[in-house]
Amino acid sequence: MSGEHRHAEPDKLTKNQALVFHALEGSEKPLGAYDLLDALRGDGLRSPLQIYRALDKLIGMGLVHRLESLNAFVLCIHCGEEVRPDNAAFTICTACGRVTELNDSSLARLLAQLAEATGFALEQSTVELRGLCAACQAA
Amino acid sequence: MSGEHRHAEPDKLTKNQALVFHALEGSEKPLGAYDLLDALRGDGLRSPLQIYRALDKLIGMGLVHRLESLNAFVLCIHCGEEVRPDNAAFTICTACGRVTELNDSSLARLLAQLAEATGFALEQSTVELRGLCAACQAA
DNA sequence: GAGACATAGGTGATGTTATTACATTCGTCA
DNA sequence: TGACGAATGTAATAACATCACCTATGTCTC
Ligand SMILES: [Zn+2]
Ligand SMILES: [Zn+2]
Ligand SMILES: [Zn+2]
Ligand SMILES: [Zn+2]
Repeated sequence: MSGEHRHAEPDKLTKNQALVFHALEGSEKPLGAYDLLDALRGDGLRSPLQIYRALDKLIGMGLVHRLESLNAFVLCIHCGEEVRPDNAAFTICTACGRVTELNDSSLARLLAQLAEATGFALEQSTVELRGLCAACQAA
Repeated sequence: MSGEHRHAEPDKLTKNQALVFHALEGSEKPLGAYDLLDALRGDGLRSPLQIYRALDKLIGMGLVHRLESLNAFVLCIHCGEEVRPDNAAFTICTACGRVTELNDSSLARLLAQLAEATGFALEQSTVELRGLCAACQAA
């Protein structure tokens, strides 16, 4: 799998990228592209493409993750750090909708090993776990 | 995580379920719902909902898997067996589009363990690996 | 067989997510 | 200044998924 993301400081984002970044930063839960669009209409954004372009860049920098099973986006929990791991997995609570990012190196190793065993050149992995978070089990 | 799928023989499918099942069976690559619809118009299917309903049932029986990162569907490689594991992971070749199902118990254990460590009650997991299959690396 | 129930099917309209195509603007550097 | 690449703006459209409503079919009971 490819290496970590380096040196993509959130300071030198473009206007649209910064708008999307801060909208995600302010959200407890993942946001869809059209949620972001609605949230940012007041800032002058009008078209889905403006959101998707910003998201693509932010994802490329490793600042944002896409959750495939939700068609939604979250900030990387390492986005303030110099070097960000690229082995993220996520738990997604089906009751409250909250998402938690995990970065487990033994999982990354196991996936790499599984891929290698079948001759597959792994570039990127998607791991999304659905269930109930601790809080929602108690409730 | 929940248990395996049992006793869902492909023989007692309804007409629409059987049509979708056999369309997937005949495909090397995953098919989208609208691909299936186009393939089955000649058999009298006209609306997306007919496809989605059949897919939902087939997925419930463990005969079909949904690939979240492709919005597409594949037959389970264990669909001829009595008991089907529910710990599937997939490799997806970004060059040729072919998908391979893996069922690795140590991966399932590790995911269960990761979830448990954070108090998360795991119900279902999505693992999709992107990269190049052996054939496409050679080419 | 009539009635009740659960599962499956048919159809049109609508909702949600993502991309294409094309023109314009901005930043950087020679 | 002019050239170039990156980013932006906008409209239209494509791709994926569900809602609402109604009909048909099978099964079980009386
Ligand atoms: Zn991250
Ligand atoms: Zn929860
Ligand atoms: Zn399977
Ligand atoms: Zn390939």
